[in-house]
Amino acid sequence: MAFSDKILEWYNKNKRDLPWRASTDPYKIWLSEIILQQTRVAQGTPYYLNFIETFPKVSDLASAKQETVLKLWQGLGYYSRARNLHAAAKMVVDDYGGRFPDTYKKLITLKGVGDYTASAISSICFNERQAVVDGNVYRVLSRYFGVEIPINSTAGIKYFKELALEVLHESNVRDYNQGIMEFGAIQCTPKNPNCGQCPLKESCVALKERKTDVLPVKLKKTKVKTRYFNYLVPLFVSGNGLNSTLLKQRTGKGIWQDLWEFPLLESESDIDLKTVKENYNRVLGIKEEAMVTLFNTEVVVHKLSHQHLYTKFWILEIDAPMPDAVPISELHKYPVPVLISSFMNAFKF
DNA sequence: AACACGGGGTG
DNA sequence: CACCCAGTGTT
Repeated sequence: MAFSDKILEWYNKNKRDLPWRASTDPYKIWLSEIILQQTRVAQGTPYYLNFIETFPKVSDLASAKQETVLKLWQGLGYYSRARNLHAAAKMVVDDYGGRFPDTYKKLITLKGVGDYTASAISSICFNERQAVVDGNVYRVLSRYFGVEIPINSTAGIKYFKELALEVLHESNVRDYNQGIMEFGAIQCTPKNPNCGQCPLKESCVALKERKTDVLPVKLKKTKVKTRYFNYLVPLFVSGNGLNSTLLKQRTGKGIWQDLWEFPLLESESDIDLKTVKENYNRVLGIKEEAMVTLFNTEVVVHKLSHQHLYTKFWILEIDAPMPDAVPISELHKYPVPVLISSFMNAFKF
């Protein structure tokens, strides 16, 4: 039996019952694919359910405020996905009359839809002959065929795309594509693959040559940068108990674009109370004096893929009203990074 | 061709 | 701690 038939047979027996598998509605498949980019099924599933419930149709998503979309996305990371998701929904409504594109060629014109996602949607929804190559597929193919070209090199990307197309199932592309990804996720796992009960064990090169632990080959990634964040958390206390604080939206490039955070004083190294006192008037844009205290006794280390953020939260009690302050009762409406959200919980905001 | 972009799970 | 996850867009 051919490789693709083995995969298909395995899939029919072992596939998980996932929410988006119940349909071939391109809106639902697209949404699930964007959410699952670089994201585990377990982490993405609750987000998928929330999005579908909040935006049953692509037009609902298109007409939403970006703030609403980002808030629903909060905690999932890679926030450009949320911005592109929103932009793509508008493209579907404005450029395609509200009907989702039905070919790879058209799908890949959508913001946030690259080669993988266009292949996934076109094959799963329309059974178009396109090969998906995600992290799972790289692993399965590199092991089964014993390919040692680095998967994240230009040559590797080209090679695996062509290989994936060569071994694609003859007729059932829809299930085969989901099958090879599911196979990688459940059977041919990164660590401790279940080779003992693998339907491909007779012909797997990596198993035969004891290379499952070195395949796929991946070029090492870049170094992690350390940054020092000092959040200045103003507390405008008024007599009637209607307390407020200040949030700013991150603009430009870099992490957490368009999300909100407390006024930030970033430094080259760890700073102390003295330095905070010298800078808070400038950072907050106020003239009043503040009583400053450090909230976290231990520096909070927030780890991103490329950055370690050493963070201190400074509480600034200010005995004056502030016009554009945010009432504490409305803090929960703003999309914020997990680092900020965690602090808000710890501080009992 | 390399890099930036989050957060969480796993061994 | 290192690696990985249903990748894409920018430089």
